[in-house]
Amino acid sequence: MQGGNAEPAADGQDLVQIGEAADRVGLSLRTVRHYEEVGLLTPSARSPGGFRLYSAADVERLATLKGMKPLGFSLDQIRELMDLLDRVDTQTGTDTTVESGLEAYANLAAERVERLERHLEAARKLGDEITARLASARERSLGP
Amino acid sequence: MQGGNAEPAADGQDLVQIGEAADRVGLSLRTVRHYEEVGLLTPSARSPGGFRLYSAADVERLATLKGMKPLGFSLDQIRELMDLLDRVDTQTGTDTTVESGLEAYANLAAERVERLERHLEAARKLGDEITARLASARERSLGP
DNA sequence: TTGCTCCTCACGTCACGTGAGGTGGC
DNA sequence: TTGCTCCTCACGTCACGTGAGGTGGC
Repeated sequence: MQGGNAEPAADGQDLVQIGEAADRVGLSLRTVRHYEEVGLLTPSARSPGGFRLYSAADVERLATLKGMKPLGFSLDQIRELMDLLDRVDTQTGTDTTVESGLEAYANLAAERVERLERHLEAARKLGDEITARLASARERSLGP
Repeated sequence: MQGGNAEPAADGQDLVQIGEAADRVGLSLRTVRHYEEVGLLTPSARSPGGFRLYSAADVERLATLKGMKPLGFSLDQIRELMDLLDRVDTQTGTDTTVESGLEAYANLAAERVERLERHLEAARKLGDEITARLASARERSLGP
């Protein structure tokens, strides 16, 4: 059987191999490894044989990373944004650098949302036009 | 003066250089040249010195190409789609190959529209979350 | 002659995809 | 031993970006 992917460790942490992790969030193995290459997410552990082992928190972070892709940020930007979010949550007092950084990203996100809205409208029109041109060709071939 | 970019030719065609063409549709020079490299649009003419010259129809086609980008098709797909659209309009009688091809692209476009809708929603949520996390950090630093 | 636009290579970049060749561990 | 999952290179791909070095044409 191969259902034993999850490794209930002595400390109660459930660790999964890369395949399980990638499956759960819907990313390719290559993408998950690439995220590690560029410093977005290093798995919490490795097996004695060198297999990457992901904790539940790791998997959750992967899902967050995947969720950020629609914004169209570069991986560098995503790394910086995740970093700012981590820091703003554990912040004691006021960190102006973090806060103004986050504000900048909030504005960027708003711009991306507007761009997505325009793209969506453009895509709808194009879909409609394809259908329309197809329909009018069919009408023509049927005669008036 | 440099306003003499447009070249009113003897046959009444207005031809513009690549800079004008790119400016009007909002593409980079490199992109316009790249579209030529991959066979999406070859300019109608060249000046004696080798400068690319675009007709009004060329510029219009460039605009159409740009408008297709939000759909997320590959340039190969865009080329095929443009080809099918050209053929369906000049079609005499019924061309099943063209029509079923266009139907396939209409379906693909519909899928892309749905994906864009999901992306838009995800992007909105993320924008909101950034703002929320920032706001709650600011509240915390002000005290209860 | 100056200044701007354009030309053709050709290498770089970003986010991965895709094998090649090999090993882990049930 | 078989079978599946995983490993590390490392080159390929797509849609351009970005110089380098040179020329056109007002």
